[in-house]
Amino acid sequence: MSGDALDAVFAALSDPTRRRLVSRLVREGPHTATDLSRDLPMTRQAVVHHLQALGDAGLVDAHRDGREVRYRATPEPLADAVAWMLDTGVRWDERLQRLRTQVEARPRPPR
Amino acid sequence: MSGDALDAVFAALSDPTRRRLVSRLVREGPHTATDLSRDLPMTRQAVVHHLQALGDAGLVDAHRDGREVRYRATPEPLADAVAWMLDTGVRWDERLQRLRTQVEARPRPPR
DNA sequence: TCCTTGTGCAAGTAGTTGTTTGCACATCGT
DNA sequence: ACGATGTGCAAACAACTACTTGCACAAGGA
Repeated sequence: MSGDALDAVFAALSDPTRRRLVSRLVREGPHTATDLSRDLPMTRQAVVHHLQALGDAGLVDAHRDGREVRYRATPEPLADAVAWMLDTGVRWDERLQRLRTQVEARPRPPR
Repeated sequence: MSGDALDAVFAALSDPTRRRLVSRLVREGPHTATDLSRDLPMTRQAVVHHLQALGDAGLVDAHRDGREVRYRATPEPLADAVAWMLDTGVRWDERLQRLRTQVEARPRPPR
Protein backbone atom coordinates (compact mmCIF):
# COMPACT_ATOMS: atom_id res chain seq x y z
CA MET A 1 0.00 0.00 0.00
CA SER A 2 1.34 3.40 -0.96
CA GLY A 3 2.06 6.05 1.60
CA ASP A 4 -0.84 8.12 0.37
CA ALA A 5 -3.24 5.28 0.98
CA LEU A 6 -1.85 4.86 4.47
CA ASP A 7 -2.33 8.60 4.98
CA ALA A 8 -5.98 8.27 4.03
CA VAL A 9 -6.59 5.30 6.32
CA PHE A 10 -5.06 6.95 9.38
CA ALA A 11 -6.72 10.28 8.59
CA ALA A 12 -10.09 8.58 8.18
CA LEU A 13 -9.76 6.85 11.54
CA SER A 14 -8.65 9.99 13.37
CA ASP A 15 -12.25 11.15 13.69
CA PRO A 16 -14.52 9.52 16.30
CA THR A 17 -17.61 9.92 14.13
CA ARG A 18 -15.91 8.01 11.35
CA ARG A 19 -14.70 5.25 13.68
CA ARG A 20 -18.25 4.99 14.94
CA LEU A 21 -19.57 4.73 11.39
CA VAL A 22 -17.11 1.97 10.57
CA SER A 23 -17.97 0.12 13.76
CA ARG A 24 -21.64 0.29 13.06
CA LEU A 25 -21.31 -0.81 9.45
CA VAL A 26 -19.08 -3.67 10.53
CA ARG A 27 -21.50 -4.79 13.24
CA GLU A 28 -24.79 -4.30 11.44
CA GLY A 29 -23.97 -4.45 7.76
CA PRO A 30 -24.89 -1.91 5.08
CA HIS A 31 -26.90 1.22 5.80
CA THR A 32 -27.86 4.37 3.93
CA ALA A 33 -26.38 7.76 4.85
CA THR A 34 -29.82 8.99 5.85
CA ASP A 35 -30.24 6.06 8.18
CA LEU A 36 -26.78 6.49 9.69
CA SER A 37 -27.39 10.19 10.26
CA ARG A 38 -30.47 9.46 12.35
CA ASP A 39 -28.55 8.76 15.53
CA LEU A 40 -25.73 11.20 14.95
CA PRO A 41 -25.87 14.87 15.92
CA MET A 42 -25.30 16.15 12.40
CA THR A 43 -26.98 16.42 9.05
CA ARG A 44 -27.08 13.73 6.39
CA GLN A 45 -24.68 15.76 4.25
CA ALA A 46 -22.08 15.80 6.98
CA VAL A 47 -22.40 12.03 7.29
CA VAL A 48 -22.04 11.68 3.52
CA HIS A 49 -18.81 13.66 3.68
CA HIS A 50 -17.50 11.37 6.42
CA LEU A 51 -18.48 8.33 4.38
CA GLN A 52 -16.62 9.78 1.42
CA ALA A 53 -13.50 10.21 3.55
CA LEU A 54 -13.88 6.58 4.58
CA GLY A 55 -14.43 5.64 0.95
CA ASP A 56 -11.24 7.44 -0.10
CA ALA A 57 -9.40 5.35 2.44
CA GLY A 58 -11.00 2.19 1.05
CA LEU A 59 -12.70 1.45 4.36
CA VAL A 60 -16.22 1.71 2.97
CA ASP A 61 -17.85 1.29 -0.39
CA ALA A 62 -21.20 2.38 -1.77
CA HIS A 63 -23.76 0.47 -3.78
CA ARG A 64 -26.82 2.01 -5.35
CA ASP A 65 -30.08 0.15 -4.93
CA GLY A 66 -33.04 1.96 -6.43
CA ARG A 67 -33.18 5.38 -4.85
CA GLU A 68 -31.03 4.31 -1.92
CA VAL A 69 -27.27 4.14 -1.60
CA ARG A 70 -26.06 1.53 0.83
CA TYR A 71 -22.66 1.96 2.42
CA ARG A 72 -20.80 -1.15 3.44
CA ALA A 73 -17.63 -1.63 5.52
CA THR A 74 -14.60 -2.95 3.66
CA PRO A 75 -11.99 -3.13 6.39
CA GLU A 76 -9.17 -4.70 4.37
CA PRO A 77 -7.03 -1.54 4.42
CA LEU A 78 -6.88 -1.84 8.19
CA ALA A 79 -4.41 -4.65 7.63
CA ASP A 80 -1.86 -2.32 6.06
CA ALA A 81 -2.18 0.20 8.84
CA VAL A 82 -1.82 -2.54 11.45
CA ALA A 83 1.23 -3.81 9.55
CA TRP A 84 2.92 -0.41 9.71
CA MET A 85 2.28 -0.17 13.43
CA LEU A 86 3.40 -3.66 14.21
CA ASP A 87 6.53 -3.23 12.12
CA THR A 88 7.34 -0.01 13.95
CA GLY A 89 6.63 -1.64 17.29
CA VAL A 90 8.81 -4.59 16.42
CA ARG A 91 11.73 -2.40 15.42
CA TRP A 92 11.33 -0.57 18.67
CA ASP A 93 11.41 -3.84 20.57
CA GLU A 94 14.52 -4.89 18.67
CA ARG A 95 16.22 -1.66 19.54
CA LEU A 96 15.33 -2.11 23.20
CA GLN A 97 16.67 -5.63 22.99
CA ARG A 98 19.97 -4.43 21.50
CA LEU A 99 20.35 -1.85 24.22
CA ARG A 100 19.65 -4.47 26.85
CA THR A 101 22.28 -6.75 25.36
CA GLN A 102 24.83 -3.96 25.35
CA VAL A 103 24.08 -3.15 28.95
CA GLU A 104 24.43 -6.77 29.97
CA ALA A 105 27.68 -7.16 28.02
CA ARG A 106 29.24 -4.13 29.69
CA PRO A 107 31.79 -4.96 32.39
CA ARG A 108 30.66 -4.11 35.85
CA PRO A 109 31.86 -0.73 37.10
CA PRO A 110 34.26 -1.01 40.03
CA ARG A 111 32.70 -0.23 43.32
CA MET B 1 -7.36 4.78 26.17
CA SER B 2 -9.96 7.50 25.64
CA GLY B 3 -11.38 8.29 22.25
CA ASP B 4 -9.56 11.59 22.20
CA ALA B 5 -6.24 9.87 22.68
CA LEU B 6 -7.08 7.49 19.84
CA ASP B 7 -7.96 10.54 17.74
CA ALA B 8 -4.54 12.00 18.41
CA VAL B 9 -2.69 8.78 17.60
CA PHE B 10 -4.44 8.25 14.27
CA ALA B 11 -4.17 11.94 13.37
CA ALA B 12 -0.46 11.95 14.20
CA LEU B 13 0.14 8.93 11.97
CA SER B 14 -1.87 10.31 9.07
CA ASP B 15 1.07 12.45 7.97
CA PRO B 16 3.98 10.81 6.14
CA THR B 17 6.53 13.20 7.64
CA ARG B 18 5.40 12.21 11.11
CA ARG B 19 5.49 8.49 10.32
CA ARG B 20 8.98 9.02 8.99
CA LEU B 21 10.00 10.83 12.16
CA VAL B 22 8.65 8.02 14.31
CA SER B 23 10.40 5.41 12.18
CA ARG B 24 13.69 7.21 12.41
CA LEU B 25 13.49 7.74 16.15
CA VAL B 26 12.54 4.11 16.61
CA ARG B 27 15.42 2.89 14.46
CA GLU B 28 18.15 5.29 15.56
CA GLY B 29 17.13 6.44 18.98
CA PRO B 30 16.81 10.05 20.22
CA HIS B 31 17.60 13.05 18.03
CA THR B 32 17.16 16.82 18.25
CA ALA B 33 14.64 18.67 16.11
CA THR B 34 17.44 20.50 14.35
CA ASP B 35 19.11 17.22 13.50
CA LEU B 36 15.87 15.65 12.28
CA SER B 37 15.13 18.68 10.11
CA ARG B 38 18.43 18.30 8.26
CA ASP B 39 17.17 15.65 5.88
CA LEU B 40 13.63 16.89 5.60
CA PRO B 41 12.51 19.55 3.14
CA MET B 42 11.19 21.91 5.79
CA THR B 43 12.35 24.21 8.53
CA ARG B 44 13.22 23.17 12.07
CA GLN B 45 10.08 24.90 13.34
CA ALA B 46 7.90 22.80 11.09
CA VAL B 47 9.60 19.67 12.44
CA VAL B 48 9.04 20.90 15.99
CA HIS B 49 5.34 21.27 15.23
CA HIS B 50 5.22 17.71 13.93
CA LEU B 51 7.06 16.45 16.99
CA GLN B 52 4.55 18.26 19.17
CA ALA B 53 1.70 16.54 17.35
CA LEU B 54 3.46 13.23 17.98
CA GLY B 55 4.01 14.25 21.58
CA ASP B 56 0.30 15.04 22.02
CA ALA B 57 -0.41 11.51 20.82
CA GLY B 58 2.10 10.11 23.30
CA LEU B 59 4.22 8.68 20.50
CA VAL B 60 7.26 10.80 21.31
CA ASP B 61 8.67 12.49 24.37
CA ALA B 62 11.25 15.22 24.84
CA HIS B 63 14.15 15.45 27.25
CA ARG B 64 16.32 18.52 27.71
CA ASP B 65 20.07 17.99 27.82
CA GLY B 66 22.05 21.22 28.07
CA ARG B 67 21.04 23.39 25.18
CA GLU B 68 19.66 20.46 23.23
CA VAL B 69 16.25 18.82 23.37
CA ARG B 70 16.29 15.16 22.44
CA TYR B 71 13.10 13.58 21.12
CA ARG B 72 12.60 9.88 21.72
CA ALA B 73 10.03 7.43 20.34
CA THR B 74 7.53 6.05 22.86
CA PRO B 75 5.41 3.74 20.72
CA GLU B 76 3.20 2.32 23.47
CA PRO B 77 0.06 4.13 22.25
CA LEU B 78 0.33 2.18 19.01
CA ALA B 79 -0.96 -0.79 20.96
CA ASP B 80 -4.30 0.90 21.58
CA ALA B 81 -4.69 1.87 17.96
CA VAL B 82 -3.85 -1.64 16.85
CA ALA B 83 -6.35 -2.96 19.36
CA TRP B 84 -9.15 -0.84 17.90
CA MET B 85 -8.32 -2.03 14.40
CA LEU B 86 -8.03 -5.67 15.32
CA ASP B 87 -11.26 -5.52 17.27
CA THR B 88 -13.05 -3.97 14.31
CA GLY B 89 -11.48 -6.46 11.94
CA VAL B 90 -12.46 -9.35 14.14
CA ARG B 91 -16.07 -8.23 14.33
CA TRP B 92 -16.06 -7.99 10.58
CA ASP B 93 -14.68 -11.49 10.31
CA GLU B 94 -17.36 -12.73 12.67
CA ARG B 95 -20.01 -11.11 10.56
CA LEU B 96 -18.57 -12.66 7.44
CA GLN B 97 -18.52 -15.98 9.22
CA ARG B 98 -22.19 -15.64 10.17
CA LEU B 99 -23.09 -14.85 6.59
CA ARG B 100 -21.10 -17.81 5.36
CA THR B 101 -22.88 -20.07 7.81
CA GLN B 102 -26.25 -18.82 6.60
CA VAL B 103 -25.24 -19.34 3.02
CA GLU B 104 -24.06 -22.86 3.72
CA ALA B 105 -27.23 -23.68 5.62
CA ARG B 106 -29.40 -22.55 2.74
CA PRO B 107 -30.79 -25.34 0.59
CA ARG B 108 -29.22 -25.53 -2.85
CA PRO B 109 -31.21 -23.75 -5.55
CA PRO B 110 -32.61 -26.11 -8.15
CA ARG B 111 -30.67 -26.11 -11.39
C1' DT C 1 34.82 36.64 25.60
C1' DC C 2 33.06 35.95 21.09
C1' DC C 3 31.05 33.20 17.61
C1' DT C 4 28.34 29.44 16.54
C1' DT C 5 24.55 26.60 17.20
C1' DG C 6 20.23 24.90 19.29
C1' DT C 7 16.06 26.52 21.09
C1' DG C 8 11.42 29.18 21.92
C1' DC C 9 7.88 32.40 20.79
C1' DA C 10 4.80 35.16 17.84
C1' DA C 11 2.67 36.70 13.68
C1' DG C 12 1.16 35.78 9.21
C1' DT C 13 -0.49 33.10 5.19
C1' DA C 14 -2.37 29.51 2.21
C1' DG C 15 -4.84 25.53 2.09
C1' DT C 16 -7.84 21.94 4.15
C1' DT C 17 -11.73 20.13 7.04
C1' DG C 18 -16.27 19.83 9.20
C1' DT C 19 -20.52 21.40 8.94
C1' DT C 20 -24.79 23.81 7.57
C1' DT C 21 -28.41 25.55 4.42
C1' DG C 22 -30.95 25.59 0.20
C1' DC C 23 -32.49 23.63 -3.82
C1' DA C 24 -33.14 20.36 -7.66
C1' DC C 25 -33.77 15.65 -9.12
C1' DA C 26 -34.96 10.63 -8.82
C1' DT C 27 -37.72 6.89 -7.04
C1' DC C 28 -41.15 4.47 -4.38
C1' DG C 29 -45.85 3.53 -2.74
C1' DT C 30 -50.62 4.83 -2.84
C1' DA D 1 -50.33 11.35 -10.81
C1' DC D 2 -48.78 12.97 -6.34
C1' DG D 3 -46.67 13.23 -1.98
C1' DA D 4 -43.06 11.42 0.86
C1' DT D 5 -38.43 10.18 1.04
C1' DG D 6 -33.59 9.48 -0.40
C1' DT D 7 -30.08 11.54 -2.98
C1' DG D 8 -26.61 15.06 -5.19
C1' DC D 9 -24.57 19.48 -5.85
C1' DA D 10 -22.90 24.03 -4.59
C1' DA D 11 -22.12 27.97 -1.73
C1' DA D 12 -20.79 29.66 2.58
C1' DC D 13 -18.65 29.61 7.06
C1' DA D 14 -15.56 28.94 11.09
C1' DA D 15 -11.92 26.36 12.75
C1' DC D 16 -7.87 24.06 12.14
C1' DT D 17 -3.29 22.65 9.94
C1' DA D 18 1.15 23.07 7.87
C1' DC D 19 4.35 26.06 7.01
C1' DT D 20 7.27 30.24 6.86
C1' DT D 21 9.92 34.32 8.54
C1' DG D 22 11.99 37.06 12.02
C1' DC D 23 13.84 37.77 16.34
C1' DA D 24 15.45 37.01 21.11
C1' DC D 25 17.69 34.02 24.38
C1' DA D 26 20.72 30.25 26.19
C1' DA D 27 24.70 27.32 26.18
C1' DG D 28 28.92 25.26 24.44
C1' DG D 29 33.72 25.62 22.41
C1' DA D 30 37.93 28.25 20.50
